[in-house]
Amino acid sequence: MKDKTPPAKKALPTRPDGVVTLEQVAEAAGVSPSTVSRILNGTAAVSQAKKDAVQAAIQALGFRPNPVARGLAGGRTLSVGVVTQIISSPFYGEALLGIERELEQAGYVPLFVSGNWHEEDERKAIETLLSRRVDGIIVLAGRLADEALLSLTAGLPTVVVGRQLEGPQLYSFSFDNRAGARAATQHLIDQGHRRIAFIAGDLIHDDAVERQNGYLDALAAAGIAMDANLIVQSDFTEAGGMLAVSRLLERDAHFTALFASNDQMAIGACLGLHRRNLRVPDDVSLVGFDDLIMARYSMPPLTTVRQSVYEIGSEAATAMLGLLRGTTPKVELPQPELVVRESTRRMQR
Amino acid sequence: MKDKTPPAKKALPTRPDGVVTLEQVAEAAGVSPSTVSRILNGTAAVSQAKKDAVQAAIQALGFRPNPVARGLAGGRTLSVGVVTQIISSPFYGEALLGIERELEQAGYVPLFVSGNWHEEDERKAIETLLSRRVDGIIVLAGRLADEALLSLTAGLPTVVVGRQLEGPQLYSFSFDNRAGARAATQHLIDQGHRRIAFIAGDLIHDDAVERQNGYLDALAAAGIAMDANLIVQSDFTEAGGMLAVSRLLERDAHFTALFASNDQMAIGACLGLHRRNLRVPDDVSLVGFDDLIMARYSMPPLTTVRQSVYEIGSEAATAMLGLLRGTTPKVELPQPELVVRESTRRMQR
DNA sequence: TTGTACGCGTTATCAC
DNA sequence: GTGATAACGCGTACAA
Repeated sequence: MKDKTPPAKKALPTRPDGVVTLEQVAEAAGVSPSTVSRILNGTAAVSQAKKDAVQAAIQALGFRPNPVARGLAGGRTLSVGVVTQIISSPFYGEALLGIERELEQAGYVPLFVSGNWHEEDERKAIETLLSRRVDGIIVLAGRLADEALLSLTAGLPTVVVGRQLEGPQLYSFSFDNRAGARAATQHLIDQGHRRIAFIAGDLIHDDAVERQNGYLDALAAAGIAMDANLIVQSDFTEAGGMLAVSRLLERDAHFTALFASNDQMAIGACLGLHRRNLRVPDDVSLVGFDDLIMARYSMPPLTTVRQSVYEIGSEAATAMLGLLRGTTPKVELPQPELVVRESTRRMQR
Repeated sequence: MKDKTPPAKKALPTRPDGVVTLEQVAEAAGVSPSTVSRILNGTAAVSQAKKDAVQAAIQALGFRPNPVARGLAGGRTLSVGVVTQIISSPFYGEALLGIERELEQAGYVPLFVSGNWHEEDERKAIETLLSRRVDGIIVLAGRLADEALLSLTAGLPTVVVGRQLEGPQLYSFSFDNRAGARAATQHLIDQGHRRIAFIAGDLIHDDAVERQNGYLDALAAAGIAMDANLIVQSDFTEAGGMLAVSRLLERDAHFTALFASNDQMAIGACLGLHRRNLRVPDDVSLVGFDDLIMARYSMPPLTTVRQSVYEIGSEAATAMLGLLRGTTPKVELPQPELVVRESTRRMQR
């Protein structure tokens, strides 16, 4: 026997901070906490009468389950981690919006962490997510080696975008970058261009490689010899695009058209050309990739390959929700589509 | 007496998923869990010998404290909520990056939720954060009424950016939008412009109002009568800026210069002008506000008012860390600075 | 179908 | 200084 007064029937006083617990709901509804939990999670069948009583109590008390406690109890945290590279990038921004909107509808919250295009940062980011007990992880591109990624996320539902990977509880999908790049290059060829320069992205990424392959495909199909002097590698940023143009021009590589692997580099390239008194599209036709909002509002409006980044995000989230439900996701991304605007024109003799 | 075999000394087997708990660390170091906790949090003095032993065990086992459990135990979750409006906006993106970087150094993780410029969404966003037991909330602008915000976040450390608010555990700061707008307008006046149109942002926001005030200030100081026909209200987006130009032109409002309340609207306006065969800066001088990356790479490069959005984010995070530590934050934002590029020029004839 | 009892990993409150 | 012990709020075997 203890000497202190043992609380015979804990009173469950309303907490000062207004937080309502499941236990209070149970008491108000005249059922046990487990019954409330079962109703909440649909874990087991419950009589309609109690269901109603509990629902009423939940409404009346304004109860909201505590995700932290759920997480600890071994259940889910209703949060999914999202490994992005740079959260401030216009590209990722749109994807994150798609992810957020989609997850929200299912009651999940995204946890965004940045990999900064850096392998070690990315590993730490994922470890952070793991320690936060996320229910799943969405990885957008990234630099982490396949094996490292697989072993880190082993057992956890994972969606990888922009890379082909196989694994249990793992779903990956990509946009058809190669076809898109082919279409972009083909468009320039159709306009009569033969000297078509190319700004590649960071070739560590499949995306960048595939876009370069698409460019080469189109050249080959048109019987145009590839000229290494016309290809320059960069880093997917505006500054990088501008720099790439400088390098191209310093090589005295003559070209009448330029295909940049993404819109940001295209925008940078446009400024770079302007600095050398080269006009778009009068002197150089320019094509980008992604169709970010900035492409629509650049001067001149940029011809580019449309890939709905927002949709990629929402599809990734949908796939994740599928994995979480135990169903096998199947993402059907729309085919790449060339959007012709005002940065390209027929070659003037 | 129970009939089942009572585990006399729970064996603490290594868990299959490789997760190491504080309890295991304690056992390995030959101390009690409480002691480990104390060392981790610096809650109380511990002998150097045990400190060393525990540190060694932590290293050896690769222990990482579980933030979820910490959160439940009434401690902190080491997460701070961030209420943004649209996560995909280039403006917010840069701020979020600043917040993320700063928080990360202190071991905190940001939880981003979007308010979508919608009062009800914003309220729900904050409630989501509360239920996630965040240690504090950073609010970037937003539409929620002051009182609603105050009562929702009562007691929780809160940092509000872009609004002046008073409250316990509450810190707010703003950029000097008025001075910035004044400088922008003054620049146009200095260039000889007299008919200066203005695109306002959504006047629900202090930011937008203050920028308009700065515009009016400068006009008044120069003895230029304000012409309501030259002012049009919009929504801070590219599309809105483009639309605003149409409205301005339909009014037959003649102007030689245009000041848009933010860079995004300026970029949209630029395209709108282009569509009407008006050249920047030859026919119309254009000034934006924010100095986003897009301003540097627009065509022509945009004259704008520099406010380091990244810095605003990191300062907000620093202020939050201060509140969390119990110190009173004091944010000193740099003064607004006009960045003259190529979208403005002296008025011709 | 429903309730009891315990555990999740940590911190806080006591005693020693 | 240090170690038991009791929460924290919920999920879930297990028993009824």
